[in-house]
Amino acid sequence: MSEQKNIRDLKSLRIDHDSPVPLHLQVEEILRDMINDPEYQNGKFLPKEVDLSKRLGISRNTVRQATNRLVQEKLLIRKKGVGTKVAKKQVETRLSNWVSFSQEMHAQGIDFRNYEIKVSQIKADAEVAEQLEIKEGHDLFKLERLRGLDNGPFVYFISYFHPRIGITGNEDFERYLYDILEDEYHTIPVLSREQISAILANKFLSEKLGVPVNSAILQRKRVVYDPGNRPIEYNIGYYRADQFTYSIDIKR
Amino acid sequence: MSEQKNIRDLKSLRIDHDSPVPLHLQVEEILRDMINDPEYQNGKFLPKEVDLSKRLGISRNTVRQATNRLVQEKLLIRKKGVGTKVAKKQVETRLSNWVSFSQEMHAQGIDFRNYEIKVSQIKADAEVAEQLEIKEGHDLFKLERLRGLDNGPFVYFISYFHPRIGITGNEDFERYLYDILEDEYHTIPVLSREQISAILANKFLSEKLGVPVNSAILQRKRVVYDPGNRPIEYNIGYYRADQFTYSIDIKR
DNA sequence: TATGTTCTTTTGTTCAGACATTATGCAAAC
DNA sequence: GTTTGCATAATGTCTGAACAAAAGAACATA
Repeated sequence: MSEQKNIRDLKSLRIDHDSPVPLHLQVEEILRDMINDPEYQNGKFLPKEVDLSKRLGISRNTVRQATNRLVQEKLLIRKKGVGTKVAKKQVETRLSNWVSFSQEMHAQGIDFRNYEIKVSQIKADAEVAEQLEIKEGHDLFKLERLRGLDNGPFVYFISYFHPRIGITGNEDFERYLYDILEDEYHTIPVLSREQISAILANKFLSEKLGVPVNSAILQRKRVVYDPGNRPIEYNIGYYRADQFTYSIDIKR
Repeated sequence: MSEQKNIRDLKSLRIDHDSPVPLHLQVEEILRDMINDPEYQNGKFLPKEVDLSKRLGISRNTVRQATNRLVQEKLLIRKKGVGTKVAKKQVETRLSNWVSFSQEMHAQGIDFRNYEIKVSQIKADAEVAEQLEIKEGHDLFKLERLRGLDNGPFVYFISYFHPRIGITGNEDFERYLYDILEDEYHTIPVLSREQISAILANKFLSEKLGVPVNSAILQRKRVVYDPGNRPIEYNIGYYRADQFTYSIDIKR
């Protein structure tokens, strides 16, 4: 180690010894800022404990008091004899916060592409009618999208929109779907009721997703609800199981 | 305070200064025992820090090092000028969110059966070690269960328990797993980090679950964490996709 | 009685330093 | 070339001590 060029960070650090806020809490704040600093997120080691304590004019113990908590929160990783750095950010589909596919991908720094987009007006069949809580045969819009990365599509989405929303079919479906709903239709999704299962690829899916017939496919059906518990969208996604895993954190 | 009748507890306390296990961890164990003691659960104050450190022959700081963690886990409550006691166990929330398989089934009024139960002691491979945050090769208990309804098994579970829990292999695994953990090991699961994917049945799974090879299988891997964000259990479940759908509500 | 005031108890904060343990790189030995 | 061992650097553990701050009890006063 020893290399510690850009002291810029360190020089600007200040601790208020007269503040009623305990020193270790002030240090914690400083460390949290560092954790948010892209530089440290890129794997650079934090200033070592001795340096930090010297620079801040406090004891090493106090620095450790702060780092201990952050380590326990798994924001930092310490390694004896090596140093301390920011823990790799866990992929954030999680924290029970759900977003659209595009946002999920975007959050992970992954560039997705739309391989096909198709909008059509159809009549609700029994399944769709049940999920959207409308009568069978009701007119509504169906959106089909084949999406994936540069190396090819890996998910086929089908969305059915509740007629109440007033989709016209002329929306720019390259945008984030839920942004469109919020911005243009003042429809805020607050609940997603999901059902996930495994199926085998039929001919249609195998062609769309570029996998052999009878490959493993993760099927995700979900109904998205607004704050009044009214269904907004019924969405079915077929994912190539070799390229996609559904991740979620469940707290109690 | 000062009243400290049943020193019975304190007298029997011992710390091994020559053990390779750090003192603060030994203290933590002692404190966890106290937390399990009904006496302390009833609101009695723990021995005060000074007494405890004197009795154990270690410094007050070391005692605090241990208590700090337990406080952060919300197992203990400290109050300046008053004392430290065991936090009231909260029993709420468990309703909606996640529960064990047995409880899920039970809640739906479905009777499940165990078709096979097998406990073995193994060494952690790379995957298990990573998930449980331990070193590869560490000894731990593996629990395998084939479970289902009267018409046959539909899920094959494999559980790996973190060595810290202290599973003996003699537990009654017919009971609710998480009840065992809570009642007997004072381990409270509060977070489940799940990864769901689709795979094809191999020979082993096809035989266990009674489906043809290459049938669709829903694979669910999850790590269950305690309030201190420490992994408790790594669990892998293989579900017959024709008989099981993973359902979840996601709120935002 | 109600309200301050002071004292005691207990946890909270902070320090400076010693030594242990682990990882790494480099040099010497094989 | 590979291993071994040593020096170095970083975090891990632990100590003993001092003073601060909050809660509660005891006491005094209006």
